[in-house]
Amino acid sequence: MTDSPRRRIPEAAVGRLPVYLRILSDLVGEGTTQISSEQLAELAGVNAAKVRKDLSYLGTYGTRGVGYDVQYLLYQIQRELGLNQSWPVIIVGAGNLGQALANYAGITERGFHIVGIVDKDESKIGTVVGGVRVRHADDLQQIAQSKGVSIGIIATPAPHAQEAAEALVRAGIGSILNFAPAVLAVPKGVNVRKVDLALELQILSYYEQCRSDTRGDSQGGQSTPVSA
Amino acid sequence: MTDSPRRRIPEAAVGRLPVYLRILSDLVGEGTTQISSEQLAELAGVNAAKVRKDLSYLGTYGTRGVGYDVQYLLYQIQRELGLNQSWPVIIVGAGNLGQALANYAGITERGFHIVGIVDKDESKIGTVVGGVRVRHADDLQQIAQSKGVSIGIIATPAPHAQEAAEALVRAGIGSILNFAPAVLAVPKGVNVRKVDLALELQILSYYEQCRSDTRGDSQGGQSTPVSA
DNA sequence: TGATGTGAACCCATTCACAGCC
DNA sequence: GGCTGTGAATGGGTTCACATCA
Repeated sequence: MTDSPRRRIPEAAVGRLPVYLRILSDLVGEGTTQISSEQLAELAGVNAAKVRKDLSYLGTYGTRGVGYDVQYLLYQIQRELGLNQSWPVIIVGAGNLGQALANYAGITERGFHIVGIVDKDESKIGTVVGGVRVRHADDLQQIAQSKGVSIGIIATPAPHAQEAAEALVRAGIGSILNFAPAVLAVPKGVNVRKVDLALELQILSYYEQCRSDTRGDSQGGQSTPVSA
Repeated sequence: MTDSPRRRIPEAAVGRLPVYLRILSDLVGEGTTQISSEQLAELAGVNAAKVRKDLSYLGTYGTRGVGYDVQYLLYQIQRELGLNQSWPVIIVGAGNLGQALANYAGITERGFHIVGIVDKDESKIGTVVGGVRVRHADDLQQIAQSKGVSIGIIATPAPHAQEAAEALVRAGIGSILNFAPAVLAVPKGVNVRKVDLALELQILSYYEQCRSDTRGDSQGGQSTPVSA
């Protein structure tokens, strides 16, 4: 969406690099040192040509006739994604979702750490989630600047999402992950990604509906939704 | 991937329909009765041609020279997405994420209801989250069949995701929303969508890195603060 | 020999531009 | 005149096929 003049890697490929990353990380743990595009594709659930094309955007790190060195490739992907650093992240909204994110080990395992959680609800302020004390939304800017935060997560209800986004932008944060089902208006240059959990269910249910329309179900069963 | 039952809507368009749906729903609440593709596009953060093309897949529900009737369009999108029905959903994994999902109002607001949560951890079984009592994973099939569930959510740690997927498939569930950062192997015909929260952060941090690259800030200082 | 890296072909999605209807 | 609906053009991403090189 934002136009980087030097955006080398296509967006679709960027979205797959972390998948390869995770697999390579597992492989290192198992002591595997070499891997072919064919094998990596199998593990990632994509095809080999795509793997090779994706990796070629990083540079020519493979060896023809042999494959890729697992550790070296791992390092190169990490470097490209900026994950040889640890990114401080701040969460806006300490409700169910905000708490779950703060407690989610997968986030810290992959190079991020939650340095702050803010909310406007007085009853939540002072509580500790994921090892971080919830502070008042007014402190957002102070926290962001003192910790050098450049990534913010919006985990508020939809009606407060825009407000949260504006506060994040004011605090100098340039990349926002938005979990609220709302369209955010932000200044140009700010990166926004939206994740809408219920939307994923809605899309899935569409395909489920297509599935049962086709009637080709073998023994699946009677799974028919009840009417509302 | 699968077949073409009939006039199938392109995947990209299906992903935007719920966005329009939500906006139209809000508009109904505000008493708005008519809307143009231009206005809807503005609210959805896309361009007008895309809105018209997307809506044209549903049928010709607009009026030239006028626009779309909000309520009628709302109904048509709901029907196409299968949301005039209520879908029973089962969650595998009662950890932080599973609990957050069960408690997440947005899910029930949009036509889904959680009819079961299962886990293997004895200490979690019997606890109540989101108004549903956590039951043992062994009961999955029984719950799924008695409630007519066709959509399952995997909210387990990555190492248990494949196992969870297999249990869901055995229980006759044909659509899976996977929150575990793992690639699932499932039989043909099973719909799987993956949502990886940490992956979203990794992608975002890549663009954040690009952002500061183009700006020349090596330091994590504040970047383009803009007035709200 | 065997697997990478990559132009070229292909396919899907987006955007354009305008015909058609209100 | 205004706005929808849609063929046509454009662009991005995926797949193919093979030249290339350890």
